[in-house]
Parts: sequence; structure tokens; C-alpha cells
Amino acid sequence: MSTPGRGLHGHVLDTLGPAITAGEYPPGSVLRTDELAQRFDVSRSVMREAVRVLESMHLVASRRRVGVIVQPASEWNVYDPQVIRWRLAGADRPRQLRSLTVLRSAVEPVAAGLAARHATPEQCAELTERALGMVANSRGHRLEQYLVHDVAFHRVILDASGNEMFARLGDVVAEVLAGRTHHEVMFEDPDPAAVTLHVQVAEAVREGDAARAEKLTREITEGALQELDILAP
Amino acid sequence: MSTPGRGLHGHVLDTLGPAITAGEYPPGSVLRTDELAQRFDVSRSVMREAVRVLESMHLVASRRRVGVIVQPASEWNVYDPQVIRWRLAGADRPRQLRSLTVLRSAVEPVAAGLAARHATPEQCAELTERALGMVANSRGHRLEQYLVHDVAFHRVILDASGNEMFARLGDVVAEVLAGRTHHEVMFEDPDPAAVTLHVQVAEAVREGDAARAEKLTREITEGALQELDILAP
DNA sequence: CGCTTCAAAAAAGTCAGACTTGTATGTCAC
DNA sequence: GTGACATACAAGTCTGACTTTTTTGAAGCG
Repeated sequence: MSTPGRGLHGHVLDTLGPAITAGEYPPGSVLRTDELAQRFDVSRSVMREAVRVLESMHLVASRRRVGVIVQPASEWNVYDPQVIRWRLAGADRPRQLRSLTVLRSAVEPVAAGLAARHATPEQCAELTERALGMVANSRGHRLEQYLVHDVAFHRVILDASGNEMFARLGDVVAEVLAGRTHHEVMFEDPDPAAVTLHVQVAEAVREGDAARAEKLTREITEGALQELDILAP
Repeated sequence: MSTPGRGLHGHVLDTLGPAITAGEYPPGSVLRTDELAQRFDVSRSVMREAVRVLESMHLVASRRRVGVIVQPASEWNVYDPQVIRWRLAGADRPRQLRSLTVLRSAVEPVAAGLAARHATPEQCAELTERALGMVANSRGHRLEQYLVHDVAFHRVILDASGNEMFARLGDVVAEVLAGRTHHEVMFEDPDPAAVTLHVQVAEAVREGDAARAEKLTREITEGALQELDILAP
């Protein structure tokens, strides 16, 4: 996953990034470039490049005569795919997964509505195909195959929305769905009602019924929220 | 705006970033670090740091023996605040503003619903205050003051949702609202109906009525969509 | 005692040059 | 044409010296 070992600079990032996002360095902690370079056994040039990248993610801020200051989480670029991966890999995973699921619940229904208006015939076809793939793997503990189709289904919806911001959330949704299958709930076969909803969403998109596609997708994402016990008291 | 001139490296970014996001270098274009360093009259070290940052935004990819390759827009980290600013500053501005408005229309209603559940008394108070501020400046061409309260209102909603991903969209919403006031529509006083909706949202949040807060906010964002002619045929 | 002013130190920032490494590309033999 | 191999190119890395900014604190003064 990701892009491992694309240079020394990458290795430093893969160590420092997760450490910072995991909260190992409290906000306000001060690091020194030279010391870090020694610790990772790289030159200052390499270390400086890594720090620059962390700085662009607002994980740290670098100030003259002071050092490299770890920023509070409220400053982080939490939409940076790299940051998301680091956080999902750490102790913050459950909280992160919940945040992303809520985001999903906001975005996907609207995306589905737009998809009903803008989807190409090819996208409609793949959507139907994926929904059928979900049905075919919905029984008999074929969770992995089911997941493949599920992820693809939601990716098509996001792409077909025609909105670039939505489309770029495909990886996030994939991560959430995979996380649910692998680490959280869902030890049994998926909920048959959810499977049916996917088939119906594909129908609604194909028919260009935006309101119905949105409503049905909202039911799907509300199910996801309930699985994580995120709902009104 | 932003953080100008925080070093030579920053100046390079402020020039190259907008150029790439504006499409001045078609995807696949190959740049060479040495040549760029000469062009900007900086050392290779500085140029390398800048390239690393652009690479972390997926605006470029750097490959040995080839050079620095400009990536297609589909690869960009479009949620990076820096990238958003660069694109809003360029020719892509209208399209970008539309994308962000759609994103807003998906997120804000859900955020308002959550805010109704999680808002603190202080947040409820500020919400009401901001709504009143909007009313007070809704007539007599006080667009600037109106905007200040409008932006603050939506920021509170996003913060009060308790969802970190939503909260970080505050700047995006601010940008969209400011863009609308300064460059797009709205030469006249704001729509009275919209002002009333804000007051009612504040009410609903204060009363903890999540469903109503969500519905009312959806009406607000749908108004914003209509202003940009984004709607069903 | 409190204030300003100025000097020193510390760490990031910058630069220049030499060297290493991975990888396209072209050449040659088969 | 296909393969192995040599070559050159550009990114990658390292080092050491120098500059700049900013904090700190000490000296000097009211």
C-alpha cells in the first residue's frame, strides 16, 4: 500500500509521519533538524526535504532559531491521503474511521443524486454489474469478493457524480469499507437489506431518478452509521 | 493571504504551484530540477525542497533519469488548502467554486444536524448572535459586514458538528461565500428568505431539533446551488 | 528596580561542488 | 526481431562552509 521506500526521504516520512499523527510528540514539542538527521542516519538535505513535506501537511512548523515545532491536530491537513493513511494505521484508527464514515454519510447520497443525472451508459452498466456481484457474493462467507464489488460500486457512484471533490473521496470510502470488513463488525454475511438497497440504487441511477437514488443511498449510509453507533439519542 | 515569502522555497512554490494548477504545464510535461533552479535563481537544495512539496501534493512526480513530471489533475490533492487557493486564484476559479459549492451542499446539512445534537451553549449563543448580525446587515448594501457574520455562522455550524473532517471545511466555505459576494452574483442585498432560514437554523440547533436543522440548512445550500445554476434539468 | 539597547549564540536557511545510483536508450551480437 | 550490455543522463545523496533571523541575556542607563 502507498508508496514505500521512494528514497531515504520517504523512509523518514514513513517513520516520522505516523509518530506525529499518533501523538507521540505532543503539540508544541520542538525537534531539531540536525538531531533528527543523526537519528535517522541521513544527511541534513534529506532531513530538510522530509521536514518540508511535513510542514506542507501542517503537521509541523519550522521556525528559525527555534526548531521544528509539532502542530496541534487542529492544524493538520486531515484530508491529505497520506495523513489519513498514517492515522488509520495508528491508535487513532477507530476515531478516524468514525469521522470518515460520517463524511461518507454526507457525501454519498448527494453524489448518488448527481450520478443519476450525469452517469454515462458505461457507468450505469458497471454499477449494475457491481450490484449483481454483491448479490452473488452476499452469502457463504465470501466477504472478500463482496468487498471488492462494494468498493467498486461506491467508486463508480462518486466518479459518476461528475464532481471532482467527490471523486477524490473514492480512496477514503474504500478504506472505510475495508476497515469495516477486516477489523470492525461484519463477521457474518452482509445484511440482505443493504444488498437490496445497492441493487435499487443502481436501478434509480439507470433510470435517472435522482431523488430516489439519493434517498436510497442515504439509507445505506445510515446503516453504516448505525453499525458504529453513531445516531441520535 | 496564506503565508507568503516564508523563504526562497516558498517563493518558488507560490510561482510554480499556481502555474501547474492553471494548466500552464500540460500533464506529462517534464521539468528538470537544475533548469528550474537556474530559472528561479536558487540553489538546487531549495529547488529540491519545493519539488518535494509539490510531489506530496501529487502535482508532480519525480523520477530518476527522467525528471519532474507534471501529473494530470485527476492525481492532485484537491483538498489541500494550498491547492484550493492556487486554483481559486487562477483561471479555474469558476469551476472550482462550483465544485466546492456542491461539496458544501452535501456537508453542511449533515453538519447542522450533528450540531443540533452536540452544540455547546456557547456555540448556540454565537450562532444566534451571528444570525442576528446577518439580519442587522441584510439591508442597505452592507454586504461586507453581512459576509463576516455569514462566514462565522457557517464556521460555528461546522465546528459544532463535532466532526473533525467537517470542521476543517470552514476555510472552504469561507472562500465560497466570499467568492460569491465579491466576484459572482449578489450585487443586491441578500435574499430575505435566506436570512430567515439562517435564523431558523439557529433556532433548530438551539432546540436540539436535528431533523429540522438539517432540512433548513439543505434549503440554504440548495439556494446556493441555484445561484450557480446547478440543478436538475 | 525597571527599562532600553546591544551583543552573542543557536538553529534554520542557503549555497556550491563532488559523488552515487537508478534507469531510459541505443548498440551490438545473435 | 530479440536479447544482453554499455553508456549517459538526471535525480538522489552527502559534506562543509557560510548567512540570516530571532531568542536570550547581559550591560548600560534612567
